Amino acid sequence: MKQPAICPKFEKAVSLLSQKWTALVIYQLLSGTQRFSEIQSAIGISGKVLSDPLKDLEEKNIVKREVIPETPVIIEYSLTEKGRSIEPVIRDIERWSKQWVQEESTSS
Amino acid sequence: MKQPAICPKFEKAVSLLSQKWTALVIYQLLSGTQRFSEIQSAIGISGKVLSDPLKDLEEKNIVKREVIPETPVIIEYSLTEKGRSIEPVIRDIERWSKQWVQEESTSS
DNA sequence: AAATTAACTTACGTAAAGTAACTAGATAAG
DNA sequence: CTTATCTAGTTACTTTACGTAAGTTAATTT
Repeated sequence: MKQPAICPKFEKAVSLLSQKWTALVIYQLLSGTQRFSEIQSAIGISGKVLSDPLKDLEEKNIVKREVIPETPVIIEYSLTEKGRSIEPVIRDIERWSKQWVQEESTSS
Repeated sequence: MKQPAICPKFEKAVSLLSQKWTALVIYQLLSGTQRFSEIQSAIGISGKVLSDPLKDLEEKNIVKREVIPETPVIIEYSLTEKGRSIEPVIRDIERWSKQWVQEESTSS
């Protein structure tokens, strides 16, 4: 029950970005190589919630994972060329959000 | 357990686009005013799956809903100014997908 | 032997997305 | 008058995604 009139490549890209934390992880890595725990505390999510999209992004060759045999072991994540090429998308979202999204008073 | 170091406006924008069909609906409406059933068959989704994001987009003032009292009643959806301002984001995703996403052979 | 640290997993619960069938209100056909 | 048709949804239900908190692994220091 699905005969897409919409370009399947575009659909795939959209479905990537529609994973909850994916865009935020890429955004975070745009400012350079970071460790698991750094990304985690920057975004403010739990281990699993970060490791799921990271695995997916690694598999899609958007993020590179490097093991550094320190003590204890350190893992560094960075964007690949494919990953860095998403930057315009992220920057446009950023620009749009600044112009059109209003901050909500979530004071409780 | 969440102290975001990331701009909340940006987070909101990302969370909008991370709703499954939202980007596709906006993309579709970029080519002009369309009826419910037109969007539906273009994207290839069921009534509910379309009406959920449409309601959300209407509420966020990104999409405008107009009732036309024909027989039977026709509903036309179009982008507001805020909605059209998302175009650069969508176009960048489109561009990126053409360059980096590979078509999958889903032949069964 | 116990504790520490980083990077994950596991087990479990909640929320979002998906499906197919049904409804509403209007008209037209039999 | 009753049944059918059409558009734009809704309902009830199932499946997949997301989230939390606690636990695991491997190396090292106390």
